[in-house]
Amino acid sequence: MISVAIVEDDDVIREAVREYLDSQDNMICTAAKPSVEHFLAVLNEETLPDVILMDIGLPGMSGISGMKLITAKYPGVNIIMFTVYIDSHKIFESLCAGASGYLLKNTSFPDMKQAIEIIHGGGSMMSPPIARKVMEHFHAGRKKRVTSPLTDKEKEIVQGLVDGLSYKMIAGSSSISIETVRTHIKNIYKKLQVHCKADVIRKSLSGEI
Amino acid sequence: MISVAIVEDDDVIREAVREYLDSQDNMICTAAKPSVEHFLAVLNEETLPDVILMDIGLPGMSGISGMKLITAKYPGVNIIMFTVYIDSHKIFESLCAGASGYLLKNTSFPDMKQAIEIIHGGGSMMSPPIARKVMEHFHAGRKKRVTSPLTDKEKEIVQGLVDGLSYKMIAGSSSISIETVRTHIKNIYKKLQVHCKADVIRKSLSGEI
DNA sequence: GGGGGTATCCCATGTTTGTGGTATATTTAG
DNA sequence: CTAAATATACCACAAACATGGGATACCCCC
Repeated sequence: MISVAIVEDDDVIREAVREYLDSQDNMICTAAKPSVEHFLAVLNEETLPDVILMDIGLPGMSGISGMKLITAKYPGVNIIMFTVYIDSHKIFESLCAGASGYLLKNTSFPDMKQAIEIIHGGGSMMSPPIARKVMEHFHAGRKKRVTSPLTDKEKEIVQGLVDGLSYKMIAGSSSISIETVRTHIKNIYKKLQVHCKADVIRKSLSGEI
Repeated sequence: MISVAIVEDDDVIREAVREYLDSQDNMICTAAKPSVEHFLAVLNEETLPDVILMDIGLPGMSGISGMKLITAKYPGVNIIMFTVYIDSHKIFESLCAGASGYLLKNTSFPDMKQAIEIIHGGGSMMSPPIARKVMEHFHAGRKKRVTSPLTDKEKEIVQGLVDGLSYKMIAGSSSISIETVRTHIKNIYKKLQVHCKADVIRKSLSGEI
């Protein structure tokens, strides 16, 4: 019997997963909490499950921070990150912080069950797109730079952001209006699927752009 | 229709895999050779398959060397290493040389078929024990920086900034008030002699902190 | 015991950023 | 040629940020 805990803020998903796992004859869901804080409140040596399914995008403490706390206290526990993010940074931060698996939320219930069984058996499981990212991390040698979706002007703006310039300073150094800078940045955010400067800087410095 | 090539010296395994794949209605086995040399002799733009199943322990040129030759000439091809080795060095050498997947020879035919489909679809697939090795590789990569002038709490805040979190989110994930976050950030700026988030993120990612 | 550093919290003010619009000229691709 | 993409520019509003204060409490060291 494999004991499993779920930390997921979406009530519908959490309860659906809980019901599915509980209906399996080799699994039991010992906890289903909407946040890391709620989960930590009931976690101790007695209640420690074999496997923890942890969302990343949680209210309050993030799933990654939560995992760091949990693995620091219980190094042997198996944690599966369970999320919508395919962002390289989040993946590698999770892996470095001790995750044993990384499943996307579009994973089917049977696949999820299989992942739990595999990880409980000492293996590891990643959704294929995640595995691909991990692979590509090793392929560092031959990268195609043609993958950038940004135009030259947009790349120029990004460089300004990376250099720590404000919109006003970018406008000055490119001799365009600050409003134009704002428009470019809106388009950049749309293309990169981000919502703040920090993400652009991180992606740029990590070679994702 | 996915075209697949097999490079495997064991006649029994090679022919069994070839027959199985050919019997699938969405796959065709375009080549089944006992060595890299035999395979290279028939490989060109015309015969290039979508996916190559490559053994590592081959007579003559090893599968890893063969893969390096093939990926150098055809960067887009998907190669799955197919072997008995769980040796870390062989795994990472394969991944670094451009493998898109890594299957153990005890993999069932249906799982192999699924792996080929996943990899052809842009994902990636590793047998669970391999994935575990890869995970552990990241777990080992936790390092500390001794030169940092920042306190642990301040580094925690910096990490939040790098992750693209707002002050509010950092406050939430660290369970402190947003005002405390602001105070910490004021102190961080003073210590690092900077005046905006962007500079902190850049310094952090470039290893200056 | 006092001083320095850390961690916590609050207020106020002005600036910057994020996001939703709209709009025009130019270039590029189909 | 028409449609799409690009580069330019503006408005408005809410949220987030940067910076200046001040305050309490803890701990360590001299």
